[in-house]
Amino acid sequence: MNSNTVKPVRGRPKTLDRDHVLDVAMDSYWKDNIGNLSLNEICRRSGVSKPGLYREFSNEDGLMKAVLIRYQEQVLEPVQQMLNSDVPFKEALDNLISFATSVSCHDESPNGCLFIKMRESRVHLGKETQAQIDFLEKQGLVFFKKWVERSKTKGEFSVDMSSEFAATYIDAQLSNASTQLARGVAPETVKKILLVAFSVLE
Amino acid sequence: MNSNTVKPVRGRPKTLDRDHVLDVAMDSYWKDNIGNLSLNEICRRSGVSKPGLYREFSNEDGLMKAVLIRYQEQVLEPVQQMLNSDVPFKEALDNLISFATSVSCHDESPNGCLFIKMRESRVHLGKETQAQIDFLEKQGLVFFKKWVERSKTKGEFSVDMSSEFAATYIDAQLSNASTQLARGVAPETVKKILLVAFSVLE
DNA sequence: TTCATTTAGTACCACTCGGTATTTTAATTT
DNA sequence: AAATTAAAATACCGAGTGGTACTAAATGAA
Repeated sequence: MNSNTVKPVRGRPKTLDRDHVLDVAMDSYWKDNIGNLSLNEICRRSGVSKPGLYREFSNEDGLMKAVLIRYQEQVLEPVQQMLNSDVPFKEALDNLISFATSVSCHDESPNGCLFIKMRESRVHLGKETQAQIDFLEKQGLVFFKKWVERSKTKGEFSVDMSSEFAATYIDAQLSNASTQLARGVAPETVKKILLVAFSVLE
Repeated sequence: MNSNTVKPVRGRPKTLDRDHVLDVAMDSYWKDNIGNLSLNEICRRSGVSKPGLYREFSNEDGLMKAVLIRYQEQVLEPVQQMLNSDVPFKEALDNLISFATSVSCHDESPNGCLFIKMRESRVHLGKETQAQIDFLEKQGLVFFKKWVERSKTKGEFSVDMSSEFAATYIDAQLSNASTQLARGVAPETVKKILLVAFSVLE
């Protein structure tokens, strides 16, 4: 999946590595708070000139949207696939907890889910990014809902609760976990909280 | 509690209204995201010159700390007093939910708890403010813990859960509620989530 | 009146921000 | 070789940031 679509046309050959810039930007937005990270800093970290970055992503909004799409593909999609598989409900729930509380190893800085972080600062982001956030949110809720519905038919989810609300509740608790991790709360603590919060679903 | 401590000494009489500035600043930090609100804007909104503000609060850090202290006195303290009273556990829990999900009426902009908002952006704030946040956090957890302990001796809290962890769990769920409200989630939804999350405590 | 004291506010500082006009450079086509 | 095309980067733009010299003004004390 090389994003430098094969197009050896005419002029000066392109040296800007789109994937590399996206990697750096994703990592940066992830670790630092989105609102406190400038384009200048991303240029500095990725070794790209500012006009180069603007040529590739139009503006800050475009970069953020691209980062968000990349995050969806690389991080969120595997989880959604897991939910789509035929793993028993309780096991899938455990997987979800493991995923949510697994700190991305490298570095000491705080973490959590980039999507949720961006969703929290939604108001201050560009329109394209906002639209992408809204899309991902809706999509995520649909995944959760379908998962719960399937689990109900399989008899693995028997609590008296609408699938719609169950999805909202799961989303809320995962968001909470992300926020706490970002704040620096110990992953084991977050895990225990999630376990208790999800115990109402069994 | 007039903060203009009676000191009619010598020089030019002070016209700066500390309480008014704090009111404006608290409101501003509360509604807008803290990180996106400048000192200049606060000066503009409160009708105070910048040097005037610096004379009163030293710097941005000092202002934020002062705002946080004011927020504790005006908003948090009443809740803590309620927890210290002899209200039955379940009733106190309901009060807590009502408090957490009551949007502060005026205006359409997002809300939530200012303390929790500041705690989430803790890393990017000044040292004084950070210290105040840490103090309030610790204090809050102690309140929750004592409340649970008292409820245990009264036989109103019988779940097998350490008071320490219960306090952490309650704090986490309230934080979650605040974050969701700030994001724009409907208060009724947030309330329902809190009800479910707290149902494990009964 | 004169002087010390304290506050008020204008006008500035260096710096960073998102974004761009402009020119240079490296390739292909004619 | 010359013309064309596209990407490179320097150097800039106006606006906004946190913070501060500095001067004017208002009071009580001498």
